[in-house]
Amino acid sequence: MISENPRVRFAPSPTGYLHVGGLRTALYNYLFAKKNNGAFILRIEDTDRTRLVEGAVENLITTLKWAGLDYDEGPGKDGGFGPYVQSERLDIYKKYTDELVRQKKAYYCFCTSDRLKQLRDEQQKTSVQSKYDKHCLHINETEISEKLKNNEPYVIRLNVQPDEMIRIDDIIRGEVIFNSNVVDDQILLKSDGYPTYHLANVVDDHLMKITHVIRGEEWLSSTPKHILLYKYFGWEIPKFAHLPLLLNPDKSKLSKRQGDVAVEDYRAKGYLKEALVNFVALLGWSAGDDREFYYLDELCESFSLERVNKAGAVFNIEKLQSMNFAHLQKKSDEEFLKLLKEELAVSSFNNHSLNDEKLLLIIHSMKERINFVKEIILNGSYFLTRPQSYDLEAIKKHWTHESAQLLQKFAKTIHDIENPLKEDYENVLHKVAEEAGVKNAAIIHPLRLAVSGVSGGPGLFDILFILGKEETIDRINIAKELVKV
RNA sequence: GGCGCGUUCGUCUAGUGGCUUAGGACGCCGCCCUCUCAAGGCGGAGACCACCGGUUCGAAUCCGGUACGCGCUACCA
Repeated sequence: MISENPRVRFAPSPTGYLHVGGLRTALYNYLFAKKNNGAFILRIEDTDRTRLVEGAVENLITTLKWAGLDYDEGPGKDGGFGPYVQSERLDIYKKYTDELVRQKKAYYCFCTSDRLKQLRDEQQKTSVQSKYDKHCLHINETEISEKLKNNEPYVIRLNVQPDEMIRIDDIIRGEVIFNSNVVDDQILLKSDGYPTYHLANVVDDHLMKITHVIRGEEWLSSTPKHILLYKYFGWEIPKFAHLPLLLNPDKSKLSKRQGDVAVEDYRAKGYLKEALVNFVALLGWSAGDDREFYYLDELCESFSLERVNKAGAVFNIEKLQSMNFAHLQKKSDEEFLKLLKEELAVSSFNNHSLNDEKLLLIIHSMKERINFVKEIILNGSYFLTRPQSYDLEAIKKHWTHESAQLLQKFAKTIHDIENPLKEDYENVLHKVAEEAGVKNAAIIHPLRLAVSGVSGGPGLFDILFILGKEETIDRINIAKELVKV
């Protein structure tokens, strides 16, 4: 248990959509906050103006909200540490870089990108660590003022002191040590006046009183820069926890090229938020037992950073799918009905006339045969409309020269029963079979084909009852004409 | 190339020196159930714990090295 109330943040950059890796990072931050009575903060890191995507922030927020990860502080929800959007904090970054420059911990750099590129190329050739050569560190004050007066573009760089051991005490990885000689004089303030991630994240984390920085492993290598910044500013260093990466099947960092990475893609495909959250929580974390089924509030209870794995985890869709199935089966009738209605509304059956009672019967019959709610509509379209075609394989397998006659007989018998129940269909079928001297299956299979057009699905008598007597008879009559051996 | 991180069934993982002939889940295979498809039940295949060496009476577990993988190495985050 963390004694003080921790403050953590999820700090995405609004470049389009919420990445599933981002969802996992957000989730772990959220879980850690909830578990330890802390605050979960959303901060928008929009300091790269070239990668800005319109509407991305709104999208990020709605997606986070959809997943159930409500933030305690962030855009539109001030907790006294705002603004929570970095582009609205430019004066703050300027103020702190100025201070660093005054203390000689940072310096003006007027190098052109051409020179920088040349430098890098040369270093690459001599297979030496590529680093800025502090060329501008020694420009004197008057020269700087003059260049500034002439509006020469400049950046501010971190003045890294050599031969220093920088120690990171990572909650997940333990102690990680870097030599400051391998740390580049990182650009802190870009020539457009915007800060780089490295400066902005340190300044904001400090100002927003962030106690634990929980982020992806890709940041581990640049953490020494951040530690140096904290030291140069004289600030307290937060605790770090670098999460293992989410991987493609080929073990590279999860990317768009090898499948869907946007949370909204999975949402659109019909994955339940409960399933996605549960699945993603288990990619890199386990409570130490065999339990795998969790709801968000249960994750909040069990989560701890200490039990997060070190190695990356492949994003395995098959497991996600089974997770979706598991969560789907746990849904109550009301929830399921709501989900089905939403799917119907956006389907071609949006003008259906089925009442809740009927829909619930369909749900009960289809539930355990689907991984997604929309599959009720896809695989059970015969509940909503007459078969548009009859499966050829099924005809070959189940339709004989006497099928039409048997179905005819079934139709006639059921016709005389008023409001038949499921049992009535069953009894009638047994009776007809017995009288004709055939097995039940000799009627069941062709009948299924006649009313549904396919050979698989819920129990036949469930289907018939849901369809109702008139519709059943009509479909038999149609099939009799259309289906030929 | 440099620096850093990682390495248990195909995949996600349990395992923190003896309880382990390495446990669970997904996927795969088989059987049962059965009007079909599922679901469910039962069972099976699947990991020389990356490799080599050391510490120890004893190592997947501790230490060292090697290999491989990944990440970072931008006026991107």
